[in-house]
Amino acid sequence: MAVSARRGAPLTLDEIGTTAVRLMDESGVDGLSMRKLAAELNVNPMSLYHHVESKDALLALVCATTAERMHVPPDDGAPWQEQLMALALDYHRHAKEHPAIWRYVHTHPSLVADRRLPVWQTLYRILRLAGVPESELRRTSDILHAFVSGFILAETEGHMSDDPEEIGRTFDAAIQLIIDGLARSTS
Amino acid sequence: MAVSARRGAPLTLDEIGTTAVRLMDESGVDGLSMRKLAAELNVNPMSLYHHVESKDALLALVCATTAERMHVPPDDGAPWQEQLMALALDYHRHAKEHPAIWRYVHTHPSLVADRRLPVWQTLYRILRLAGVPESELRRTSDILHAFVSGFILAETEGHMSDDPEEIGRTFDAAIQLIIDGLARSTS
DNA sequence: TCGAGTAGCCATACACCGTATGGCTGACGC
DNA sequence: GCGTCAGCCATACGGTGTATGGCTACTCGA
Repeated sequence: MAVSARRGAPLTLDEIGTTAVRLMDESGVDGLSMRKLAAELNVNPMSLYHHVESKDALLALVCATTAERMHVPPDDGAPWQEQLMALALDYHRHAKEHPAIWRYVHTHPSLVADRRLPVWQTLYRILRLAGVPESELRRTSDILHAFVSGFILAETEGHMSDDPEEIGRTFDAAIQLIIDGLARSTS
Repeated sequence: MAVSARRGAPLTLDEIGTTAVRLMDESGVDGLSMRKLAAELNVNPMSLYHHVESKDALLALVCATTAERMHVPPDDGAPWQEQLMALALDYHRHAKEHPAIWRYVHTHPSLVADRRLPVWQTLYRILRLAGVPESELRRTSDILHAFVSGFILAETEGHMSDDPEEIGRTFDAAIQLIIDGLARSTS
């Protein structure tokens, strides 16, 4: 099996993914290159290609696992407005913890297109609760996600206020606006 | 003045900007490199740096001029809901004409932060018409822009439907949702 | 026990990128 | 006539993703 000369153990996909996430968290998209990642793992750059097809595939892996691990609020029986707000806040928090990764996700939304992801499942549940008909679920969820995407992008890019509290208020106002719009169009 | 050996006339910023826009329109962000741009202009790559400080500056120039040239609907006295929809549609159309550029804009929103741009001026006017108080103009406009950003990003990334008409309907639905939300929160 | 196959790793090389550095040329003001 | 300087360019550096091909050490069938 020819384990790396510079390491005891063989590489694993998991280790690659975890390190890639760390690099992106630490120093942004530019902080993640095949060469830097390899250096971090004490391995030759080309060794990575035995576990990952390309850099795009690596990034897809990173995004998918990050999306999968996101915490989503459980169904606590609260009104849909509150649950939607809670989900949005969880999403927002998670995005702020991994800004570079979510920045990439938001510019490549098809990477989280998988409707079986917890986020989508939860969103669907809440939208059903809000009275959105089955045929409109896909569209409505796309709209909501597009919105939150845009917001977080603008925020991580520094286009919003400098004051985190102010940003929080704006986010609340935004979600509230969406909720109001939803309430009107489903009533 | 040492005009280029391979060209008759000296370079102009305008020519650089125009060609850069064309390259991005034709072949995306990757289609625009300092070297390709120079080749297109029959010039040495380093010559560009006498007109533009860096590639980032070049992209900022491209985005700014594109944003400035966007068509915005005139004040026709219609209700604010109609005017807002018209503005959104203009924005959407413009974005579809220059997908790569707007993709870049939406991932670097501070590039169009200048509130004197026609888009912002028009948006402010419409929001005032809708009864948004002066102190909320900045926040509300940020929210709207964030939303449209996210939508267009998702669309150009292929995350939405394949059918352009369906996308159009979704966009309408989205703006309508925003309008409903606005109407409720300002009444 | 031996040979083939193969998973894992790596060295080298290629084409591309942005741009720092420094030098050439020719127009201009004095 | 001469200095200054805008405009242009050749070269080079360090970075990128990845194609190619070869090495090693393990597993497995005979």
